[in-house]
Amino acid sequence: MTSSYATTDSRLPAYVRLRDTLTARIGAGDWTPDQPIPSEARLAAEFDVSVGTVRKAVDGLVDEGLLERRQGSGTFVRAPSFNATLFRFFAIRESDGARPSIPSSNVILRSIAKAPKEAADALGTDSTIKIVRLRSLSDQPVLSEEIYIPTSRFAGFEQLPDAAFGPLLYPVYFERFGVMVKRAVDEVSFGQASEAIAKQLGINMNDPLAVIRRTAFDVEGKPVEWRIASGSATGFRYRSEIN
Amino acid sequence: MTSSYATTDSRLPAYVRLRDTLTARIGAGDWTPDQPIPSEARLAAEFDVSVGTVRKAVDGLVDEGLLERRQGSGTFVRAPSFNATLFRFFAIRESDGARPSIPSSNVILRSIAKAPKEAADALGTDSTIKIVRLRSLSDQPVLSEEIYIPTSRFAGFEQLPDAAFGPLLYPVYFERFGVMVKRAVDEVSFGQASEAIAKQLGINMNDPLAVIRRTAFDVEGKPVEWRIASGSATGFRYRSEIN
DNA sequence: TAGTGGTCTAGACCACCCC
DNA sequence: GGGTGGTCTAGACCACTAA
Repeated sequence: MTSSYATTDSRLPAYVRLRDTLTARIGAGDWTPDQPIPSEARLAAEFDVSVGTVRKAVDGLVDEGLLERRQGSGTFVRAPSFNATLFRFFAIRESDGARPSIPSSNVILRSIAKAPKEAADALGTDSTIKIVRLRSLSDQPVLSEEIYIPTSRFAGFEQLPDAAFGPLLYPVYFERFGVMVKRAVDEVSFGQASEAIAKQLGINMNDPLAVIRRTAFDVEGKPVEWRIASGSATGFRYRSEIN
Repeated sequence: MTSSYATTDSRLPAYVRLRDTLTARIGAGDWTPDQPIPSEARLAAEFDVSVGTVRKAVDGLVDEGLLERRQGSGTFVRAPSFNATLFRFFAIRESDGARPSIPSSNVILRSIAKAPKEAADALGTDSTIKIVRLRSLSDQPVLSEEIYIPTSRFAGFEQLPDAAFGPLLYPVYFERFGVMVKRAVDEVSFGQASEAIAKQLGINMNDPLAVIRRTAFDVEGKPVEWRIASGSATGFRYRSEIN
């Protein structure tokens, strides 16, 4: 086969169609992050467009963060890059010297469970696997998380050995289930600690809480995860740049 | 004169030098938002580069939000666009029907004042004008603001007639002082209401507070304003997208 | 209809990386 | 030295806007 333009056929500009086709290939896992994708000249030949048009398509994907150019070496898929840790909402407030503060994760529960309404609305299904985690910085509990992922995309997740989990979940999604998280929407609000959460975080009941609700999406824009995370409002600090 | 390349001369790529030159002209107010800037062909001739190079320079400024293309009409400076209202941190939580909730501003104080350390550090000077505002949504006080702007850029600001102020400050900066805010950094944290702020916002002392600290920058990246704003944490809600 | 940006081409040469 | 992306050119034709 030569091109096999994906779903997106119409009379869109060539660079848009090419961009969509490349997105589909990345999403399908045709290319891995350690090997360069075909060179611009090769892609131009394959899709019968000029190199300039390939550049414009690739430029778009680089802006989106899906691809990465390395002069002299080639263009690569950017796999885990995704620096969206919820820790970014909590300042490192070590009183004494600059310790690196190692993040760690403690998976408390994994089981098949019906998603609560909010999660089901976001995911489009209530057939999910529920994960409860406690996340710490330098052995201090910082975040309590409740996570829901659809069974349709993550069959068998609840049976994975504990050893399969590092501090990050998204690499597991990618390596074990081929699900690449590309985009996430976080919604921050303010609340009070329930007894259970207070206990987990080592604070008092009714203490102020920062609550973050996240919906994560894959390359095709389909929701693949919903979570709600709580941390002490005292440690909350978030920077937002507006242009 | 023909080119008058601004500060940025070296052996940088042509499109970067051109972009910097255009940025300087925009910052200097050479072009106004209601008139198109010179056409791509004209700029190419003036700076002795190809149209493709002009396009790449303009592309960058469009991405930055400084310029706006209108096919068939031309390319325009994007003046006030800047949708960075602090209200975006506070959800409209009207109990009854969808009222439009009109934002309003109440300037309580304007005077020459020595900036507190935090503001002085951000602005690089403690010679400032202090502004205190109370901002409301549908007549409900939502935000209490304390603002510092350097006297060097805003001489005479404290003597402006009250009538000069609408609900927004940045248009005043631009129209009266030629200062265009291009970028701002907001830092959100949680705190407790002092007696004064509680009174302003109609809440109780020690009630939870969302505190936003902002530093705003002009087109050249120089800091032009520092402010601290407080609102009830109960109404706080913020959406953040990560890619 | 004239002028603008939007797309696209087919080259050129340079800077960089790796073998 | 051969291949890659990075910059740049000088055109072409199209889509849109406004006089």
